[in-house]
Amino acid sequence: MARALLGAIVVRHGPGNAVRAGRIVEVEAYIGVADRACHARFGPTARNKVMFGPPGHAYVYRVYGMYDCLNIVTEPVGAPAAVLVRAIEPLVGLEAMRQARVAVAASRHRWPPERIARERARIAALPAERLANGPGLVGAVLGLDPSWSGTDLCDPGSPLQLRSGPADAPEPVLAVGPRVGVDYAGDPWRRLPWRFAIAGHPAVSRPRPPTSEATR
DNA sequence: AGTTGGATGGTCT
DNA sequence: GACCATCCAACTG
Repeated sequence: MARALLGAIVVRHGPGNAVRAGRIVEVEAYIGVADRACHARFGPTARNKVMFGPPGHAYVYRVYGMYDCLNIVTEPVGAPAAVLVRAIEPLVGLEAMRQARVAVAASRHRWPPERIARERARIAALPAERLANGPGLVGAVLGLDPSWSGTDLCDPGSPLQLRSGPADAPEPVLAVGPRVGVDYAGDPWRRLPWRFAIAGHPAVSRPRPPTSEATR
């Protein structure tokens, strides 16, 4: 499922008539209570319960007290698994995305007005491929927080939707590597090559995973 | 190019 | 009370 989700489109409707959309270019797979890197390893809790629910829903959690990360639940009820969206290529609503980045920075830090102004200028100068090239940044540009957990991504009326990419899109060459930031999980979990990206895409986060010859 | 430390608070033991 | 699916600035060389 992680491989299949590369190239899919995330669409955010609102607030108001605003629309933001991006193409998924990097993901990681987390599956089951046995996966020592997966939040489901504790069994169902208040935070992770939607992972145990039906597929096609969002699981959004906050890390380090600051960043909200978007996951897509992928397995049937009772089988906890999700794909972390690590990076998107912004396609629509870039100005709203920049604004959302500033709003997140201003709300998470205790910063004076001049520091916020400096951050606004820094974000305004970023190229599009640097707006959401990391999991915390994906949540920021889409204006998500943990209250979005449980959102049905397949409901056409939902403010957050997942859509197929263009049917005629070429099969991408993949870059594959171990998941980021899960050394605590121990072997073999921290080594498993469950991070997938579109090879060479400028919006892929650092460190860049090694390119694999295989396609999907 | 690569490394280090600070920000910041929910979550789980 | 320790840990954490992160990000960035500031440093080293």
